[in-house]
Amino acid sequence: MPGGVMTGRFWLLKSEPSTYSIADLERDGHTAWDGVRNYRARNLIRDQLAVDDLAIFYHSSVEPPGAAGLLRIAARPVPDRSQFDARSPFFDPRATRDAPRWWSVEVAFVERFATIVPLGILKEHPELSGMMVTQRGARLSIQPVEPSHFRVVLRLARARLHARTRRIPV
DNA sequence: GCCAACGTTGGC
DNA sequence: GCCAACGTTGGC
Repeated sequence: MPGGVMTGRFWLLKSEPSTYSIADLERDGHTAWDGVRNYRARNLIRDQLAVDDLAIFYHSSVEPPGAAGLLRIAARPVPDRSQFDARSPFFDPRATRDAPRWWSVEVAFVERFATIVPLGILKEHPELSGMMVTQRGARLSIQPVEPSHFRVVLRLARARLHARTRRIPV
């Protein structure tokens, strides 16, 4: 990692860049990761994500899909406010303040990769054959990432940067 | 836009 | 508690 040792656990958070991209997070600095309406992902937010954990910001439903940058978990999880907002597309009439169903977490910008590391590239690497995002049908929007997989993705992000830089005529 | 793989809902 | 029907995700 830039300027430090990697500690804590690693994650991958998916977002459609047409909704919210790594460029948006770079501009905003931090944002509430809300609107998650899947129980497994909810459980990870509520029970597993820890402050200062690092995550790959993954762009989905775009060409190409892939790893776009890094973010950091910035705070403890809180009930997702959008579940109580009748005008929100994420409104959930079954949720109450006493028994919230959905949780969100504040995340902070860490890094925007110089170039996206496309899913197709991730799938080419044997070291990533066990990574959840490279599996067929892996729809979970918040995924745990093995430290070794995390490092390989970082290495690929740097390698792509260098490959590009080398092509620039002097 | 297609459609396979997933998730959720709701009748029974 | 099963499972068919429906809805969604997301790569292609």
